[in-house]
Amino acid sequence: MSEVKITLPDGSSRNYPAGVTGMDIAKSISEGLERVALSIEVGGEIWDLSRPINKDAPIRIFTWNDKGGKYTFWHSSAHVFAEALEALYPGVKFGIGPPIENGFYYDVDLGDKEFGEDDLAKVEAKMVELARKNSLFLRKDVSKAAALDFFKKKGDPYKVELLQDLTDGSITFYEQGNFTDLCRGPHIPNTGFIKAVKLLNVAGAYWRGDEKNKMLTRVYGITFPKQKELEEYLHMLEEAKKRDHRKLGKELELFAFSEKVGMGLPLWLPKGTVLRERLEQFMRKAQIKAGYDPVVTPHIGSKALYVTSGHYEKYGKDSFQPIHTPDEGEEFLLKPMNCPHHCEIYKVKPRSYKDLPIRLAEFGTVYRYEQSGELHGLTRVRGFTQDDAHIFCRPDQVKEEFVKVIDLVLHVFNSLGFENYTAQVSLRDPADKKKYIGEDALWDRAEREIQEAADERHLKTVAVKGEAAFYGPKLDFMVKDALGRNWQLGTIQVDYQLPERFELEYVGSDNQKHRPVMIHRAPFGSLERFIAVLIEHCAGNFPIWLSPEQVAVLPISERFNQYAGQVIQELKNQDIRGYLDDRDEKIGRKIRDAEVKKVPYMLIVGEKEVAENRVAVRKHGAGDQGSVGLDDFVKQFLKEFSMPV
RNA sequence: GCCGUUGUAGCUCAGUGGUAGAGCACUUCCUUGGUAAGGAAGAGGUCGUGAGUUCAAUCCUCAUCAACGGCUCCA
Repeated sequence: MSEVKITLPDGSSRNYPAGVTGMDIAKSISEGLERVALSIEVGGEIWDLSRPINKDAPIRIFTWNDKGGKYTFWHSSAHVFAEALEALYPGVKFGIGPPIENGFYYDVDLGDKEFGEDDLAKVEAKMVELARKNSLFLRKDVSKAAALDFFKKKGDPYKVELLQDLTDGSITFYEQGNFTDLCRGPHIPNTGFIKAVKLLNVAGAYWRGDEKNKMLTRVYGITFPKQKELEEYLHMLEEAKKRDHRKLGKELELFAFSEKVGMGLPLWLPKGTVLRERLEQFMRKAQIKAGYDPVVTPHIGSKALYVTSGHYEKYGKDSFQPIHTPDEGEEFLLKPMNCPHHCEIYKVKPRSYKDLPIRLAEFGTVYRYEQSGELHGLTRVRGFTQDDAHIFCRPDQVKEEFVKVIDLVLHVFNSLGFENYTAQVSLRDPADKKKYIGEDALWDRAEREIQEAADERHLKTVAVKGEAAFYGPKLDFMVKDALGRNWQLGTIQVDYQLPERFELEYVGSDNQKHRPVMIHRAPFGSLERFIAVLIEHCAGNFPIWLSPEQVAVLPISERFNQYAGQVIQELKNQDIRGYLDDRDEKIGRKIRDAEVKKVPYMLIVGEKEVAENRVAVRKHGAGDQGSVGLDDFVKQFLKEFSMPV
């Protein structure tokens, strides 16, 4: 009998009889592993533990502690969900049901049946009941004809459609209990592993992600091998909600929305404005240092400007509609981006190759008519301010300039403690080129330059097709919010198209006219979105140089209000932001209120402090720090908490 | 824009087919208190908006607006 050589993750290898299964291997390693094994990675593919292995391969056994194990677990859970749903609502049609980062979903067509939150509990109960049966997941190879026949008979048009695209010979079914699904696998050994089930919510989702298709019902759920883990997960979700920037924005009085002003149009309250202006100052300084020239351009521009840029053709009908004037036929658009304005600044005079690069920076407020359902707190709004800049440079300067921008973005992220970002290279969708303008050769060049620049700074990048802007590829810096949703913050884009459309030129050393290249870039992305993600990251406990209120001065009683007034005045003289709480309340109360407002420092003043010109320092979340002279406090504070450079 | 859920005081939320309630916040008074809520009184709501059913609607029906969870989109 032949043998196969199995290499374990630690590099050691063992021989097993051909046809050995993952379960056999797990058992041979330890009984404990056999009990918790969920799936096995064989030569880079994830398999069922029951599938025979017939050739030499490196393997890795997945348990609940591995991402791969969780995916298998949740994939199988999606099947149990489908089984439960079919048991309760016969005739339901199924779309797809994949595992996701946290749990799984299944797209289903329930016909005319309305499926709401009430139904979730019923299905959950049924899932638990079915899981307890310990049904095995059975893999079956089927011919395409047989598979089509099965789903046609069952009346499941979505599966039939999916099957059309599959090649005969590669099709497998999985069966557990009374449910059979078209599925590539893999699955956990049996349903018994699933002990805790929570169906989280119901949503609509277009079949195959296409707006023109029918909308199916998508049910999101998550399962665990232990009830306790489910409880911990739900608790974690609750905690994450406490950091939601919309909740904290209201509680800390940073920003607000008004139905009367209009949806997606944030109102910045005094405290939020301090935060925002601090960030602006920080960026202005960094940009001056990096050789940018600040400019200011108007909030509207004539329609012709956007016709030239190509934005009108692409977004015109889906935008805020043109502003008309008393003059017949005169139309202006609310500025949806700053680039065309900056192009016109470039054009105010002839440019020499010696002038380049020219870096024009503007905190430009723009307005975009986002679809109503897409608005989301401060992360997706209809009026927002970009920390925008456009670099006009020679083709030979593109990479160097791009790398400098990467450095600026990383400086910003480091200064604000964003460590977990993803650098995403956003490319064209090669299958849908009509969505983009410009020649292939220029696109290829731009895409190559971006990748090279990212490599030069050793960024770990993820390339995603179809995410490019319509005029060029991008390097996007993605950061997650409290609930794990990804948002694009910083973005850098190489653009050969707009210089073409605006006929931008410079005179080269050869005395000939040449076309510059444009780099669009915004390290924050937008102040609104950046602040939203910042709030969620620090849970409202901002870096002190950003805090709207850095210090609260709290007199023990009214008798010390005068001294407290002197203290707050001295702080203000030194550009330290703070407030005096001279309410007729006990000190415990004033402290509690300052703690709830997340004020980083509290200075408590009473009899002892007045006598010696001192302050009793209390730190947010850390309690009493003892007393120091006011001057020393100020000196130390300024030293420690000034704006990073 | 699409699917689902929600909308009651400044905030968090109860509640009922017979024109509304709590806690916190707010105002006034008492209290002058040393490191996370002192006490009392008071004021505050067209029950998102519009229509319909009803003797009567905050509650039932429909429409509409907004928010929330997704889908699609994101210059």
